[in-house]
Amino acid sequence: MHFKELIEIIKERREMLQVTQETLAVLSGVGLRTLKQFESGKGNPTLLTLQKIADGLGLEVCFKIKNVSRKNENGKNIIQR
Amino acid sequence: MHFKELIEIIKERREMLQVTQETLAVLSGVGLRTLKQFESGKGNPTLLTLQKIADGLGLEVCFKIKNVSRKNENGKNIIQR
DNA sequence: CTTCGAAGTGCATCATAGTGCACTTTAAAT
DNA sequence: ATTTAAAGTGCACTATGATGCACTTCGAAG
Repeated sequence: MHFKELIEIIKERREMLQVTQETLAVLSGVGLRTLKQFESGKGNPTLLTLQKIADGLGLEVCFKIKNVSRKNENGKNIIQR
Repeated sequence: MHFKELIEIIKERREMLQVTQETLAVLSGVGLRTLKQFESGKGNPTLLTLQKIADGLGLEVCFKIKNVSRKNENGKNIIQR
């Protein structure tokens, strides 16, 4: 999951919950400036900050096994694990 | 997922793949010192760093919807979403 | 066009993440 | 006990994340 996708998820989630950045900032204990920077794609938050933000939205940071896929002769993915 | 759990996953994954910190450091493009600090629970890596490390292990950072569960009278979880 | 709330940005400060280097500690093998 | 590889740590420096404040931009409602 790339940086932008992660940001998108946070933004969408926040908007889905109809929460403003300001509210989320308070709610998650992260500075408003920090949140703004992150959502506008300018930041590189620390794990702690990311966790606080996620937490405030009922999300949690986790790892997923990467999909190491290649295409076969038919252009279809060969799922590997 | 808490800090320690995330660290555990990284460590386990690395050991499962029989890779040393040194190798992973090179492989992921993160400084050895940084990796050491993280794995020994002393760091607070930036998202970028975390992604590099995860990447080197075939993992990716993602979000999961938190399980906001309570116990019912029988001690069983009430799954909510 | 004006108003107003929410989001984005420039600036400055403080704290700390990232890093290399050298040294220590740990644990396993001989 | 010695050796050796891998992991952990103290120190120092640079880069940058976190934050507040004030100002700008954007978009929707009037």
